[in-house]
Amino acid sequence: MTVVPRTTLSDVAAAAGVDTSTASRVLNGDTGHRVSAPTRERVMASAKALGYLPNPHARGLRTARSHTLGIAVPQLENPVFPEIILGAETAARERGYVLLISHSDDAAGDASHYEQLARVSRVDGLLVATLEDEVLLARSLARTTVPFVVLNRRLSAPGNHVVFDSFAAARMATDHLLSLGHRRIGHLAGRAEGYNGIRRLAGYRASLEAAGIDLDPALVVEARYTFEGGELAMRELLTRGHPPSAVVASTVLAAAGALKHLHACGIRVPEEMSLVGIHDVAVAEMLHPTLTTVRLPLREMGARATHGLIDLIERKAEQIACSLPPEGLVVRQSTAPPRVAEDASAGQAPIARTS
Amino acid sequence: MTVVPRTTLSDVAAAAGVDTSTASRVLNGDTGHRVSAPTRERVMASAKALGYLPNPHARGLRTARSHTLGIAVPQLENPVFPEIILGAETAARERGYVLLISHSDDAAGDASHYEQLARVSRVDGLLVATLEDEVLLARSLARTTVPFVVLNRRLSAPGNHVVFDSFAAARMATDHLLSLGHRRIGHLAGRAEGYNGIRRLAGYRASLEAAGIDLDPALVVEARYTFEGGELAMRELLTRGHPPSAVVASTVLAAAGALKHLHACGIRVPEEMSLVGIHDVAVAEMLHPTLTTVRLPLREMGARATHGLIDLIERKAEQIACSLPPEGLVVRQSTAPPRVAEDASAGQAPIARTS
DNA sequence: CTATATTGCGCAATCGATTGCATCGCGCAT
DNA sequence: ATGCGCGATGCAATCGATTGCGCAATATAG
Repeated sequence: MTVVPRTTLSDVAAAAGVDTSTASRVLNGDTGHRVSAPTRERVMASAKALGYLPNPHARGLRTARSHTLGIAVPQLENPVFPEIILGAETAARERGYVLLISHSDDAAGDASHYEQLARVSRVDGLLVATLEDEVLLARSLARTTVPFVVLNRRLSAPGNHVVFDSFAAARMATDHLLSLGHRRIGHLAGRAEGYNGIRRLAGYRASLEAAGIDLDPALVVEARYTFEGGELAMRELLTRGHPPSAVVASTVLAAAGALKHLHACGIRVPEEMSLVGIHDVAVAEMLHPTLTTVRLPLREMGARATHGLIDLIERKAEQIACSLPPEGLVVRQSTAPPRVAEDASAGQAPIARTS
Repeated sequence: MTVVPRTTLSDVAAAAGVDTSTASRVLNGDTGHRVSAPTRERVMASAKALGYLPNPHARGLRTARSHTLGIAVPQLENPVFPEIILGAETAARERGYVLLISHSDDAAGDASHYEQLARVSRVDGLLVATLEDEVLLARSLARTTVPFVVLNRRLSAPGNHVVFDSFAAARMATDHLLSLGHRRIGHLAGRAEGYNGIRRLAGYRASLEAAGIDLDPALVVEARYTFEGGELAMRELLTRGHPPSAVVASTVLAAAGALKHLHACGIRVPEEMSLVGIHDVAVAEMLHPTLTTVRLPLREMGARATHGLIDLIERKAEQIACSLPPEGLVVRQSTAPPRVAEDASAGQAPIARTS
């Protein structure tokens, strides 16, 4: 807590017997400005000897760069976000950046957040994992003065994003159930207007179509991406009569909620109903039965977005847009063939994993 | 993305027809320097009109303050940490600070982390929720030049910390089981040398003693605070023969792991074994059966530590040390009277909550 | 042997805000 | 009138690093 007199660039320069400008150029590997080898080494040596670390404020003032990234997340309590943050933090560190976290409780309308981060805290770029509402999101980002990358969402206007291939994920989940012999498969869908909601529904539908099954609208229920959302949606699904023998939940949290409701109703999983979730987070292992999931590369999403953002900042890239395919199916206990085989068809082998 | 020419203090000063020094003093509410009311208002008005926001780098350079706090967490994937971060982020924002997150994968030895945060990124203070090893922790923090508050851990050397009353928490959990009539109660303990491990064990022991029960060492198993740790510990406990009718797990994650093992062994909860966890996080609701827990004020811990740290930074406080009592017991489905009442004694009423 | 590149390095301005000290004008006491 | 006190404001240094430009010394060319 004692105030240690920090060693500054001029200390280093003095120790090396050069001007601060020379020292600065050496330390920054400034090309275009020639420095003789011996001088360079003297500077390097005294920098190391003195434990020199540049003052980020001074540097930031001069260069208008903070080497700080902001990440805006909704619901930190949803386990997918910590995973994404993990990936982002690691990538940022690799590139010499740090991560400023900003949590927005209210999912929407929190436009000031970005401004706050960008203007008040002077982040060099923004990772945006929040704001379901596309219009609000776009409007809010339009006011932003720094580069940004949107996670798991795509703007209709050209913009930078990293998304999962939600279509493929839902298709993979549904294919798995089909291959087990299920014919009547429900879907706890996301928001009908949401980016992922739309794709997942489409993937589910495509899978059924490929199997020659007509989609029964009664089997699709919209659910929020939360535990409670899954609970409610499953309840709704069951009240509709003629329930499915298997369900694709659009998210692990929703699957957990659905599972809870099934337990409450005394419906056995997987004997009476199979359940697949999308996103493979630790919770899947904790549920009973353990949950079969489609594994999506969460950390990689964080990392890719971060690298992309930094490329944008450092003008090494013009545009970031990528879609990450699911890593595979993790088969656990929550899926099994239907009790009364409705139409047992041969199945493809999923990527198995012991639970 | 267009470079918006930021309005600076001199813009404001010019607009108000005063010197930057005067503008600065007005905007900072500088006492001791008298400014006439009309001038003050002109400055305020033009600051607002121009949307002035101070440049944090310039300010930081001059004042050696960044209004940035660093938080170092291990395992972001443990749901208690997001909760703590949530509390911290909210509190920081309230006080005009932002939160820089730093994740240290390796639980120990990551001493450079703090230095990194403190020196490279120039945080004004550190929230430390990591490093189990007290010696390493102390050594690492000794090198730090900024104030810090340790979360959920106390240093033997005088230092700043915010902890949970782990003794009371474990006692509350054990008392609950006793009140249900259990007499043979196991404990999945934390690390025997760890701060919380010691207190929780003591609380468990005290509860038993108060009930006149001799502690059977065979019923105490050391577990890591993870899902796998709980699984292994429960396995170990069951191999020892004459198993307990109820178990106090030192953490929700360990409880979840224990529960999984019980399922795997076909032991029914709560009929054959009751289970209580410490920390009430969302996962408790997702398990089957839902988990009875002792609720600890996680967000409050984050908030208290943050407010304390800022007080330290702003010299509004000299020392921060507080212990947060558990908020209460959340009774869910995982606890019930033992099947064969071993010694049914009247129980106190716990804080009930419907699940 | 002189004119011209070229290399190696330092001078000084600059980024934007903060702050100690000087200054200026005015009222009031002597 | 002259001087003093004080309220109100401006001047200028400063924080630490970056960077355009200029200047000397050396190497190369003619």
